[in-house]
Amino acid sequence: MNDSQISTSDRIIAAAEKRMRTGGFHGFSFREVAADVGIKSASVHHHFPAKEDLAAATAHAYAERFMAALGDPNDEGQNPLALIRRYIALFSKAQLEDRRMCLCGVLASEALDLPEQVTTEAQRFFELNVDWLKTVIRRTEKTAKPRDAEARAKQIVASMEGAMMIANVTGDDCTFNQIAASVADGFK
Amino acid sequence: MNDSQISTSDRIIAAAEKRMRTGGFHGFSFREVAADVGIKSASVHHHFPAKEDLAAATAHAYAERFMAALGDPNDEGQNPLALIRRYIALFSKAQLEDRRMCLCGVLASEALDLPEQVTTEAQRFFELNVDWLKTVIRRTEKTAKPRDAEARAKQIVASMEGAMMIANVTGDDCTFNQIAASVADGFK
DNA sequence: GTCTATAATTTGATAGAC
DNA sequence: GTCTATCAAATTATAGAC
Repeated sequence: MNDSQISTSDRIIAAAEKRMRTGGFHGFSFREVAADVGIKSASVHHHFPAKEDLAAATAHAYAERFMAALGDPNDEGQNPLALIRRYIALFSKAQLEDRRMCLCGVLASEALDLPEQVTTEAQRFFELNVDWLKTVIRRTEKTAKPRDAEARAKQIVASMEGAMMIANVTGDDCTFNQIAASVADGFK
Repeated sequence: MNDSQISTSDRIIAAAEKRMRTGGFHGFSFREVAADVGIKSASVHHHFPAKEDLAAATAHAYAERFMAALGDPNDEGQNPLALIRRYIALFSKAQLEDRRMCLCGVLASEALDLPEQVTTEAQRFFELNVDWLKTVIRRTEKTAKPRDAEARAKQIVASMEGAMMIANVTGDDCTFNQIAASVADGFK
């Protein structure tokens, strides 16, 4: 239950996530992350040889955690509309509790200037998001064409990422909540 | 008509825009911008003393150009639905022609780690966008409450910024076009 | 307005002791 | 696995000549 049970690797990743969600890949350094964890930068290099290794591992862990929180989109015990609300709520939590941008959103914004490994992890986050939503949406509209479900899924992801981006720059929760509500209303 | 008519300041701003739309504020250097323009970094400092001055001026010019391309939202000669389509088309142009992220979108994503001046310019871009769309939307629905027009405006901005973000990381124009089409369909 | 030169700092990364 | 020490390169920024 205490900190000593969390591995150093995981504490490094947690610190890197916080830093990257603030300033992006180019906005943090090994020394800063090391200081956050309470070790030296050489020790960070021991766990993650290069900066791109740390960033890719952090993005991967972020995506895994996100998808785990979403759960199974085919869970028969869950109303598909409740699952859509859960999706929106997960972004709301990331914004209102962490008060930081979506990690893969920041990385996506600077994707053209990122090491390939890192871009790949960010891409995967969006693919997983769209696939999860597509599956849920098809459950709400059995007759819908797959292409329509995909288009709707993509629009939801885009709306939520854009909402976080705007909330991040304005610091205004009200705007975020308005957009989140609009997205949810689309499924009433 | 030739390059010599464009001031050095403007060429520096153009280079900085390209660089920042690729790697963000922390992803470019004075030396890179100077090399793009064909001068030395000390000369860039002559025009823009500090990095934040250059970034803020670049974001400001970007927002001005964007709003100028949108035109007057109250122009009686323009159908409000055509204006909404123009708004979407402007993002499409930024994505499909420039093949780069929206400058103020990247800056918004890393806003928490930006000099105040720069954040302020990015905020202004979003305020101007929402105000322009709000005005146009109220023309399409004379009876609508102001708050509903604002909520719809914010959702459009969020959707388009999110669409650019996803297109930027996936390199996939199809997804961008799908989302843009969905946004446009919301006004048919 | 542009240049050379350079200061001062930070950065990613490595070698090798413990 | 963590540390000290260090490197080579890059970074923002300034001083002063032309």
